[in-house]
Amino acid sequence: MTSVLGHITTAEFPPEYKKWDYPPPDRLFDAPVNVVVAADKKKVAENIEKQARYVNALCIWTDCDREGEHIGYEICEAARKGNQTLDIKRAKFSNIERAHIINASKNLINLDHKQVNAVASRIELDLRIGYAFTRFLTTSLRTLGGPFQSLLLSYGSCQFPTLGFVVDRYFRVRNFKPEPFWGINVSHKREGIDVNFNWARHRLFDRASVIILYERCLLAKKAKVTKVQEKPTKKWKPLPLTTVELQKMATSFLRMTGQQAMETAEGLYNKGFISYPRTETDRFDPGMNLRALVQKQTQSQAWGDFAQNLVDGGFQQPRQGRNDDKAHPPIHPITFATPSALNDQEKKIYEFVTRRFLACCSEDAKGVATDVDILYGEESFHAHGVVVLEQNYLEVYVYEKWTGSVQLPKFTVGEVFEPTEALMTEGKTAPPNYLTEADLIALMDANGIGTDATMAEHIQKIQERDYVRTVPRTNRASEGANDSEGGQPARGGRGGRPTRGGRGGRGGRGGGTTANGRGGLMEFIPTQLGVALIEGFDRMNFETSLSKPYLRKEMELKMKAICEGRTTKEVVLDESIQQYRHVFMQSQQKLSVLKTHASRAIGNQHSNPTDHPQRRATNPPYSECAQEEGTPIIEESGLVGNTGKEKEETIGLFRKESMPVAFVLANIPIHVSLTLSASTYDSSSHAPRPHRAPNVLSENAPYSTTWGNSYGSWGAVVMLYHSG
DNA sequence: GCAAGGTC
Repeated sequence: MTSVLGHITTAEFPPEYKKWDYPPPDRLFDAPVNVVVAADKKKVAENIEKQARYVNALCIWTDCDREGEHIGYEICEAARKGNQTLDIKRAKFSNIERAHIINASKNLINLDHKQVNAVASRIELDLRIGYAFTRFLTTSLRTLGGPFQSLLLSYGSCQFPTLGFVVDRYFRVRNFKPEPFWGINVSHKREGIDVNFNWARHRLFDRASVIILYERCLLAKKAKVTKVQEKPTKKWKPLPLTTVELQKMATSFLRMTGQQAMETAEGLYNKGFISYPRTETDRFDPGMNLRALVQKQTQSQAWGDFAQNLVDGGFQQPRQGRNDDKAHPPIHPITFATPSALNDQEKKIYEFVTRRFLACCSEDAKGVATDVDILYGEESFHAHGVVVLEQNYLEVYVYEKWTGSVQLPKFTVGEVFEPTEALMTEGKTAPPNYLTEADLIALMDANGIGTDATMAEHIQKIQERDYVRTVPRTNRASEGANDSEGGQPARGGRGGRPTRGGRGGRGGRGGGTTANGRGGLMEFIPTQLGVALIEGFDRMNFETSLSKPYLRKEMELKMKAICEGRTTKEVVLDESIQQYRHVFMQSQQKLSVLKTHASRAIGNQHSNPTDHPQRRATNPPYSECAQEEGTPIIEESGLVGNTGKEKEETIGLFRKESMPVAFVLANIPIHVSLTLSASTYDSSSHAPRPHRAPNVLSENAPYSTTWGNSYGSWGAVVMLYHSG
């Protein structure tokens, strides 16, 4: 038994392609690519080769994912060098429970060459495209002089879309035009409790209409209770922990960067305290003995009692997420770590991993929700209250709170009362926030940019290249780009409609996990250089955008097609190289466009980009909806989700009754039928919460329409509102 | 000096 450490080989160009200026970068699209043992893996390869001489069979136990399959192939090749007649098999396993391993040993299979070929294609494409565009960018902009003389301008299939996300959000914030709206807020004091009734119409963008409706309310004087409903409700415990989720939580709550979180987690893994930290799996194998792991935590000062309670009968099997990478279990504590054995960062990550794990093994929080509807004149209003009865998992999972726990006083159906107060309120729509690292990771995840192990690296990379910077989140209210709900009543837990822009942090939604008000939260802002690169590329290449996640997604789909035997490595390489070469030629021809944008960045390289109000008038950003004609009806649009991953995001909030039928986001039309219902997405439970918006249009309205986006995957919840 | 992926 011996081992490797990741890939053994690496792909590289022959030495005659070493220089940056000659042969010209476009030659890298058809230059030979040599696969050689990586410089730091020579000993690993030699070891395999040598060991192979003494045996007649080899069994490969690498991760059972695509990359693991390729590494398995690399091992094969190294071993065959030493022993051509070796009988090579592969074990298929997804955890290291005794029975599972024994079963895998008894059922050895062959390497899957389709998966190997899929990865080989990725490796070759990344190499060719990355080198070609990096050299092209760096050398051709060098002639601009100034800082460009010494800048390294890299292009990568992951780093550029990552930069694209940051730039996109930046302009969505900058170009946001606040719009005033008006509403009616009814409140009533009873049993010492101030009850807020939210207007069923939420808000209208026409002041005169609101005045009329408001006056009708006042004229009616009395409100009538039309519905009172009390029902049990719960807040779901979190899903088992994945790498992406770990990074999102660490960057939001532990004041760490994704990179730091991963390094720390890896340290804990190497010391044997936590399981492997790079996993996409959010479901535990039913065969795993989780109780034993809980038992180990009973000795903790901080959460030992909670763990003991689970051991004493409170234990519940964790929820089963939808993702399984078939290579690793969700991240969980392996053994108890005394706090004194850990440094500060390790303590934070270990505590988080453990609390998350214990939360997964406990029960959902439980409460009672009360809904009261009233009719005031002809207008409907709604009050919602929640009383938390059992905290359960929330006792140990301190990163979440179930707020919005407002107790409503007693109301009876049919009763009539005169509201204490009815006010007409005014506010204006607010821009989204700049991206946080958690938002960025969520976007990368949803769009398939990078892997669990590399996302943080890509984010680091675009900072190293000075394409983006991070700045502490400030309250932008003072800029006047504010805000806000104006006099709108505070929303209860349920009404969490994302009225405030794509609001990546999900702050304020679903109650409780808000990042608001905490110091130290960093936001990503592009530098002038970053903006120039994205702008330049977007303007040079019309049909294929390098700044959007589309191309990476396409590569992902092609890899999948190879794995499923629908195409071959040769076909994919051929197609893709041709496609990229075309984009490359186009970029060469339109170099002047890029140069114009880049030269703007010279001089004030280190200040924030200034306004580019006309940006992409003809080429809307990846996640933004553009109306074909007429005035924009999109008030705000949020992130793009991915139905396959149980991610529903609101991508548009409409406020006109008549909608144009076609929206164009990019080049792939996707046919969807819009259901006219709304839902809020509860980020903590990952559960879509169906929610009929009060004055949503008829559910059967014929709004089947054509949407396009740049990914090929998406999941949208569209909300439609009357404008009155 | 360049990519992205694996790993320590």
